[in-house]
Amino acid sequence: MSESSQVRVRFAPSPTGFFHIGSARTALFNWLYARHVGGTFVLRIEDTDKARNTDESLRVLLEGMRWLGLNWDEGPEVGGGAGPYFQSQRADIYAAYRDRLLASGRAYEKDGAVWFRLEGERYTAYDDFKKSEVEKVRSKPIVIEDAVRGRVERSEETDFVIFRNTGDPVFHFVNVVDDIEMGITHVIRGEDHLSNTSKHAELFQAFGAPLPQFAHIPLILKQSGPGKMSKRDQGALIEEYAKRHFLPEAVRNYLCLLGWNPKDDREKMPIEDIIEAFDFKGINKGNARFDERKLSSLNTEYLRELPVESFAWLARPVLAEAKVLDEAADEDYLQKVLKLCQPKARSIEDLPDYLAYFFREDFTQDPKATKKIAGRSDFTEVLDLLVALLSDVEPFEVPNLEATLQAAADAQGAKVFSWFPVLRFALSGQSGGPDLLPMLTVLGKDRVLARLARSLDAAAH
RNA sequence: CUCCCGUUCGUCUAGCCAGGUCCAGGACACCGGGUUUUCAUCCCGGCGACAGGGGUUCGAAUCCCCUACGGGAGGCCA
Repeated sequence: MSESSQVRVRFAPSPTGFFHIGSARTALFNWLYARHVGGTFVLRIEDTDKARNTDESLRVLLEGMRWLGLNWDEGPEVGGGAGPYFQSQRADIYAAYRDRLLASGRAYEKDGAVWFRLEGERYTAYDDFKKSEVEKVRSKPIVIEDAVRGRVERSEETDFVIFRNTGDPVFHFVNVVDDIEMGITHVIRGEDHLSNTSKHAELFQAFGAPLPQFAHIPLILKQSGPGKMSKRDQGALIEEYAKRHFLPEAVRNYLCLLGWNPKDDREKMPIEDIIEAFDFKGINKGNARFDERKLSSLNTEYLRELPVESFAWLARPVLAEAKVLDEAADEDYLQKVLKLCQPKARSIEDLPDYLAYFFREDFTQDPKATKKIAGRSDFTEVLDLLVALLSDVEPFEVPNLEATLQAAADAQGAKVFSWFPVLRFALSGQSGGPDLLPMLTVLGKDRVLARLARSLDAAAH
């Protein structure tokens, strides 16, 4: 058997119809830790809010998890010995736990709801937040040894509801009951739950259950402006990155680096290496601001090193969808274009714009390039020259092209590089792009000469 | 209002626990130079931070205290 441990962690999302980037990272950190120690990663669905569309919401969630490669050992669709893994199916478990508290006097009914009873001296005081007199309790402080933050001490000071008057249990209660029932040993979650932990610890203690190891990870803040990222923020949802054809490995790698790092300056890392290096010591305390530019940069790196076949496999449907490719597109030609463009491409999402001119004659001309290049006084002169030179190149291959152009330039004491922008612009409408000479051979002699002629024609009018 | 957590370049961060090797290192972005016959490639360089104040110490980014700022929580939401 391979190494395994008794460690059990869980990711317990509430299906909302979105897979938020912060949730995704919480899932990721749990998964990483489980894989690092050879433990068990449980996926538990907190679907207690019946109002939400659970089928569709669950699908979004599971798809997002799979897209990021976060496989779970127990949970929906895979089962496990601690199920059911949907809170909506665990009502009798919650009722049994509630009754235990009722029986032991640690819970009582009031206003149709069930309240947890804190232990300690009671007094009433005006609460400036609730704007009313409140019964408070001098309870024994709860001390948590958080794996990320160290010792954190806090006390609950008011009894709290564990079952609503509707008969439904509340989050804090089901969360703790499920963690006990499912044998969760490590609770890795966002720092927004740190203050709730005293409440959870009270419940664990009331049930005579040992506290799990807590690890509160920093939050992800908006790219700009105050506060944590919310669903409404640009770039806050995992499904956006899938739709925009980011590579999941890149997104996952970037997420790993938000709040964790291996301390040795490695950034782009295979997931196996991250799993190996991942531990609580590497997790930061401070919140992190999401930066799409850095994500993009990582994504580009991953893109560049993809086998050309994979790159093509990813690119093809995107180009088809953008109508860059028509049904008559030649497969062999497409492969050549993609092979040429992959080393320079920044993203799959921008690929249609980047290489449309390979497939369409009605390509657009970049305004800046037009001004800079087509506005040159020698523009038509150079075009004339290029038509004359390139017409005679046979075969139309890089060495010949290079030799012909260089010879002509030498003969008239000109610089070859001064012609290149003109040539590229006439062929693509751009000032930049893939390597020019190979680009000529991919486009082919006929297409090249035709575009030069057309450009010349346009310049004459 | 109360409590909890945090604070190193614009951003992600290393260094802090075990004070000196840090006039603070890396990455993204930005700027400049070079290479490349072109380029959104590649290489080199630059810009740029220890929140502020006290203290401890021969010496503090590192330890202690205070302040400021940021974040979170305080629901019969999760």
